[in-house]
Amino acid sequence: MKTEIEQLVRSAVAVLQAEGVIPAGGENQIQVLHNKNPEHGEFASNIAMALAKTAGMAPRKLAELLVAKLPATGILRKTEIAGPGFINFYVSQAASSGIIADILQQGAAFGHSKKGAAQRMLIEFVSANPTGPLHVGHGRQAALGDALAALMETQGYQVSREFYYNDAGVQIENLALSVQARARGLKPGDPGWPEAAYNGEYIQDIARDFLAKKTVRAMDGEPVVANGKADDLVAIRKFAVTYLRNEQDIDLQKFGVRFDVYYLESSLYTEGRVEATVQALLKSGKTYEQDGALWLRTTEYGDDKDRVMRKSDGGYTYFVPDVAYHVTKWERGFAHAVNIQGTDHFGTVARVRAGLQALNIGIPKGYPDYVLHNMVKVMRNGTEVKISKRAGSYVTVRDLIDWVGRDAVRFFLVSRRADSEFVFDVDLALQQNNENPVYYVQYAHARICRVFGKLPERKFSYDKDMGLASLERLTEPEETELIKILARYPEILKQAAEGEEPHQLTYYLRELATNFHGYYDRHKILIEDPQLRNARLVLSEATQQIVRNGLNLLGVSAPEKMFREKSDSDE
RNA sequence: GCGCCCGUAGCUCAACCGGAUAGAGCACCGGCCUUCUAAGCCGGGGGUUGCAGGUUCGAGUCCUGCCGGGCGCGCCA
Repeated sequence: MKTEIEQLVRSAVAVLQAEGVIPAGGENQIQVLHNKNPEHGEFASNIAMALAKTAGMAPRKLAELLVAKLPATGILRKTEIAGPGFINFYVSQAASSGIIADILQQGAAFGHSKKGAAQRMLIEFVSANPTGPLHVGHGRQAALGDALAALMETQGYQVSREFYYNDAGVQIENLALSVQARARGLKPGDPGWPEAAYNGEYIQDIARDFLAKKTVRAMDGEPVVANGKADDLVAIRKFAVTYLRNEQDIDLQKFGVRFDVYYLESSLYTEGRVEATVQALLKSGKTYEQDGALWLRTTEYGDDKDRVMRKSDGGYTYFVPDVAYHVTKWERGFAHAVNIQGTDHFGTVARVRAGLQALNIGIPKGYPDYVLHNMVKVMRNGTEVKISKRAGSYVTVRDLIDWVGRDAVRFFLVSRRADSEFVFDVDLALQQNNENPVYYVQYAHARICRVFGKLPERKFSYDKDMGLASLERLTEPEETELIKILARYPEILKQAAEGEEPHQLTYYLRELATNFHGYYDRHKILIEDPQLRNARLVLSEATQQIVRNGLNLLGVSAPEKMFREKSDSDE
């Protein structure tokens, strides 16, 4: 609806320009926004103020001329000029009713846009190395990435969810050595325990299964049978990696996140992509040798300092496969690429982009896009649960899911802007009341289901057509407000997707739920008057649909029933 | 030290790429169940948007400088 009004303003501006009343230009300043104060109508445009200067006339005067040129339309009840020169738009009843009909008709697809025009985009997230269980930071990435992918899909993009991992580096070697030490009966701190070892308990689990000659398999791979030989480091490595990949798969599955592609770093070497990247960079003329190492002049592309590509010992730094990897994203046809990572990856942003620029193969300057998220602090029983990967005592995704359930974890982890530090309050997530935003929103859905479930008992039937035809009966303030909020859903999707800010959707859902709960409390839906009853049922169904759509995008279930649970204890 | 991000009610956070009177929740105070689930609702107090300047019709939002916090600055990955 907002874009429709924007179109009206646009054409009015065009008319004045064609008539020579105002000079050309300034169309990009056309902007329509929601009003906070309902007295000002639903929407307003500031265009008259923005163009007043170049037009050489007072804003209010210009506003009058613009209003006179607005095309006739059924969606507006009236327009008004107010304040320093705002044009206020009042939406008609018919337009509001149309929204409700659209929601019921389009269902899960309501509010979707085809603007992305099937452009392919890649979102890379989680990308945890198989050296341990997924921690809460990965959980935040999983929740953010999957929600963002779903949001981009609503905008018409064809999204590929990708998981990249290092299956051959130093860290994997440490993992193998750690498991081997455990298999030989050593514990952290014992003489002979490797210095860089992983100390978590899961290492012991892997060693135990390896010695027991168990079989493991990861989702996309062949089964791996352990031979139980503690001296066979190659076998241990393969077993441990597969074991942990399987663990991560299980976590992700529990979390409701699915990836389209798992990309192995090792394949960049075996397919010669790393070497090809080095050659291409050499050819670019932006490299030089110094102190026995090969450097790239990334400073020419905005990096702080030049980066080493090949160390004096002949090995490549991580930087090179990283660039090679992102080249594949581009070459695989992804015009947009988003990486979701922790802020500790900040250092790689400039150098990866610089590396891609140095190749000079047409990759845009800001490619790929990064969403960097801040740390997650976990609070439980009023105290912080410390996160420390090496010590092995960090909170895992599985811990969180076990404690509070998948729905709460997913909703909570996307409920804040990525760049804010997030305090995950386990105690709050466990509450089953209005203090817990997940339950609050879900309850709105369940409540509506409940109303429909009561129909037979009341001997009412739901006449949708009558309801749709009687929407003008919805005149209570709570009803018009609810319709307004529903009408905003498409814009919320657009904003959340384009701004890469899934949290917008959680705030919206909360607002929607709040308004429905208030409405429900003050007005009965199942009343005798058939027209009003059916109109209210139609409104309820539309609300239910939007709540469900929004929750689904976030990977959160929309339960039809919620039972009161007596137990007040856990653990 | 340099670069990026952040600073909004007592607490946790919003604020539609510059809009009209800065909004929610928690906490605090006071109300609402003979009703479609009170797992809910309604009302109230609470702010110099870190500080100081600047840009303009208009600034929490943009610019400059300080103060405070986070992250990054390896021939690590």
